[in-house]
Amino acid sequence: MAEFKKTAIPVTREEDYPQWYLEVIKAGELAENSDVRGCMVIKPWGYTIWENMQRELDQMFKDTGHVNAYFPLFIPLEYLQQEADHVEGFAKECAVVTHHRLSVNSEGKLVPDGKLEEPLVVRPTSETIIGASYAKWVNSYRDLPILINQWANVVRWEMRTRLFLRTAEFLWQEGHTVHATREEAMEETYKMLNVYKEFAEKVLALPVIEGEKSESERFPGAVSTYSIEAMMQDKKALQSGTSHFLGQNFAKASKIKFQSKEGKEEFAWTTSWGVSTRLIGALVMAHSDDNGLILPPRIAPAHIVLLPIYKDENEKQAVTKYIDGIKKEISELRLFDRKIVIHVDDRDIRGGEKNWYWIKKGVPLKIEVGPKDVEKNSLAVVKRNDPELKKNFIGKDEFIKNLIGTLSTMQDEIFEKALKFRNENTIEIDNYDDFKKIFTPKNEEKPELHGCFARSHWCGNRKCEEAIKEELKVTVRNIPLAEKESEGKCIYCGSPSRKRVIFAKSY
RNA sequence: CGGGGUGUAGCGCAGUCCGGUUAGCGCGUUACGUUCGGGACGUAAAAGUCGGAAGUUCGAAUCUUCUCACCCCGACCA
Repeated sequence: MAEFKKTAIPVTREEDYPQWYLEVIKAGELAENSDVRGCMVIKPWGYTIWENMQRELDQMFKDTGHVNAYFPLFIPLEYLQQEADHVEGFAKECAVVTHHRLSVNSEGKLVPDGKLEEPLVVRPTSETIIGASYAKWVNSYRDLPILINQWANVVRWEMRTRLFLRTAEFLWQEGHTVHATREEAMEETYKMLNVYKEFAEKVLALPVIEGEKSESERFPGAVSTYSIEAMMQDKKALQSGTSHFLGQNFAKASKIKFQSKEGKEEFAWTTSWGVSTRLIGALVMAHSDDNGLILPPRIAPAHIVLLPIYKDENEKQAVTKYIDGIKKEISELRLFDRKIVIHVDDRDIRGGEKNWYWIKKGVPLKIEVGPKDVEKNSLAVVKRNDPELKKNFIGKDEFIKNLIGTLSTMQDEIFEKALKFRNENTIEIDNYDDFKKIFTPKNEEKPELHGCFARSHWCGNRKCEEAIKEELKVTVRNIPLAEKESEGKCIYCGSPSRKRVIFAKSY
């Protein structure tokens, strides 16, 4: 039996990481570019991953007392105007609707017609439009808190786009809450950051670092921004979720006021928090290998793919009957409250091709079922996260008995592997020369995979951060909440510092 | 918005510098046959306004001018 020499993905991570990322998405049929600049088509396999994320997160939101609602796609220009920093942060990258009709000109071409009195902005985020509603809904302290989430699409007219990581239109959820006190809003901000951490680590098998963003990376208009940061296999950081404490900034802008118990009129305290389809990009870059996607069982569109093998009608009948039995037995099983999803690939294409198709799609368990298996009451099982992709012949009953355990173990293995990678590439650095060295590729022309998460001291001065960014394209990813205070000197200027932060290159 | 590049079949490309029969190649697609427990092979077939417009010419994918779109590198970013 010939060993496979080449990888399923035409480019390896070592050779060209960005290209590898695109090829994995293509091979896994997650998404593709559309004819609309910067906008992607999310294909069924990718969208099912998103649906699975939605289902898990939605439950977590509801378990923490939130409800869903929906607000308009269009925002009146004046709303966006209300918060100065917010304007500054978003004004440059918005799609604007200026007309409300199309007419046919003398050359037979469609042209915009019917100019709007006031242009409408396609939401880049919904603080302002939701704030307008909240202002009406909140009158008394008895109306608080408001804990609402919306699942929506937003548009940010980005200059450079990449599938899932940065697209002009993307899908996300945005939570917007209103509270009577600073403390309560702060608590909400941390609570949701934690929800994201738990979701990322338990469901996506993606280890993340919770922390506060530096001033320069803060959400426009927020008092403080917190993020979860994950390490990709090129050792770059990907901001995977954010939770913002907005103080009273947006409440003042939108006039969200209430009468307190004491009868005083006060501005409310608000938060917002979101994760997007970017998480799919995180999933791809954190776990996949040179043979394509590797999906953690809890998020995979299917847990198992069954490949029937037969040569003639007799064998087909026997194999089909055997498979139907397996499906029936497994239909009772649940992995974290989710039914086990089995896909039977009965397409009339070559076996080898079919094998690789599902490897590239990242299905956790691939099972070949042929006449020999029917005879022996066995199965040929391949675990996707096994680097060797070794075929194991297992008794059918034993397989089914252990199935939930097997999938849970795979989920843990995928997390542990990512965690190990991150730990190995997280380095305490106290010397700027070392810092510079690790973030500088040996080959400038075609940079090899380099860098790390550098745990270094930072004085908190924006100027040091900017200088480092300028020189090395490295930024403060966040200031970890778990990081204990320690005496040290700023990696750049040498001023006293009380805390280590995470420096890294990022997406 | 500054610098560079590319538009030829569904996808990836050759041909363009130096104009010349019916515009090719690989992959994919379709049909048939042989194969089939690790990415098969053979035969045949379908598929192209050469990004668009104007011009030069007996003749333009090829030369000229204009134009559109996209990609890469910067600045900006979930």
